[in-house]
Amino acid sequence: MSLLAVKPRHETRIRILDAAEALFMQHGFEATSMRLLTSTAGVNLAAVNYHFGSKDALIEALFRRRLDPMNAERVAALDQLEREAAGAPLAPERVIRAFVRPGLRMIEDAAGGGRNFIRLLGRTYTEPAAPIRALIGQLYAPTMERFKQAFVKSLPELPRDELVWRMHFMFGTLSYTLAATDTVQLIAGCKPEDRYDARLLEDRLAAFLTAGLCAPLPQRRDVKIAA
Amino acid sequence: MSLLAVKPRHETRIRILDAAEALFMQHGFEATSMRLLTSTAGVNLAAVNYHFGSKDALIEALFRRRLDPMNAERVAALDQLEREAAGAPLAPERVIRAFVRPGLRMIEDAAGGGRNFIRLLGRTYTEPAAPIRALIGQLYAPTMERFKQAFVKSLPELPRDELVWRMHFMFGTLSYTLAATDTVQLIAGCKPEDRYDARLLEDRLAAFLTAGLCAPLPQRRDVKIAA
DNA sequence: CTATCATTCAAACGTTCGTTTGATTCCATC
DNA sequence: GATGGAATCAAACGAACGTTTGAATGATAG
Repeated sequence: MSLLAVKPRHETRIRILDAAEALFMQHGFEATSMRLLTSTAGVNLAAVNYHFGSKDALIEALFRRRLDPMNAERVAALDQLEREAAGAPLAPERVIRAFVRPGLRMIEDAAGGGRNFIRLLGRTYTEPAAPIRALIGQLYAPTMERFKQAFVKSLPELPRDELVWRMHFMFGTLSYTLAATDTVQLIAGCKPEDRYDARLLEDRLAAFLTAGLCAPLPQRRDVKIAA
Repeated sequence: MSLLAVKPRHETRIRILDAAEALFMQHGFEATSMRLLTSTAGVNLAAVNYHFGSKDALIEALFRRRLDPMNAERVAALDQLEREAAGAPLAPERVIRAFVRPGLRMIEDAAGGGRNFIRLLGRTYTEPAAPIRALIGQLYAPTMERFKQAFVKSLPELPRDELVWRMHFMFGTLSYTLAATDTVQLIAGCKPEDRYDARLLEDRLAAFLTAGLCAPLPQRRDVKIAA
């Protein structure tokens, strides 16, 4: 049968991708050697080059595997919201949740590699390597444009450049929250068990981000903090 | 003279630190080789190991050089605010600005390495390498505790764990904003010239963060985004 | 059974890494 | 001018890197 013939053909690929997610998350791209990666995945050293071509191509495949469905989910949620609203403006918080939720939901997927990936992704926005950032940007661009339009509709009175900055801030907050797994402890000893309860976290993020997005326009610089 | 004798002794150290800031920012720690680093600094290959001991020790020295004064500035601004207030509660925005301003001001220091450092720092909060994160956490801990106390006084009605999370979000927003130099363009074509006008940026950040910090407590999860 | 093709494997490729070495240069002090 | 310790230098160290190679393996189709 051709099914059985195809399946083991992709088995090795998946083992590599899963191991790469975990190791890249833990050590970063450069610090993860092919030898550690392939031995962790239980495959031959040459397997990565055979199946993906190079280490860089593996990284690209890794992001595409998770990012495309996640952004599709975001856009689908937004489409659904707008369909239900039937032309009426959406509350900003609902748009925010449509963007935040697919990312946070992946964190609950501890068994699958979703949790690993989402933390890796959060790290990658500030990745020094230019080609990786470019890839991420390219994969995100359409989704960003879509949500920007949605926010413009939800907050027609907000100046466009202010919206862009606030989206930037929101994106940053989410990225950092997903990536900085242990920095919460820096600020205070909080119970680690609810640290990544996605529902609680979504509520907290949504409250914070909605308030920030809808904040009054910034005052021009006359706030003194010290003499 | 002993002054002239000491000065050239540290000249090479400074050249190395400055070059390291620029290169680590551009390529990351691992991707910056000692050979590129020393040749950029115009010093001998062995100079780093001679003056700092190792590449890791250089990284630590690099962070200490900038981070200690910056956090001291933050705490000093906060002290000054509280002194002026004489016991009266501080407006949250002023506390936020006391924390944000020293970081943003460094961005205006394009001639010195401040701009390089601050972007490097933003990246480092999500650095995979554990010892580097540990170092940063250690250097930040006292400042964080200090500002936490200040926020508790400013917002006595905000539950403690909620405050911790919101500080986490705020810290993330700032870090990401400082680090992600080119991601703003991802969201929209904004004029690059005002992208890092520190005053404009502080006003925007202060408005966003203050609203987020003072947001109403999160609703418990009954917000529907899609069917 | 044989031919075929994708896949796996051990081994080695050349390169680059961070670090070390031992001689050399520099300069304040005696 | 001679001395001594700090600083610099060219050169080499062993180790680890990503990648390539060519033979061995396994299942499929004729």
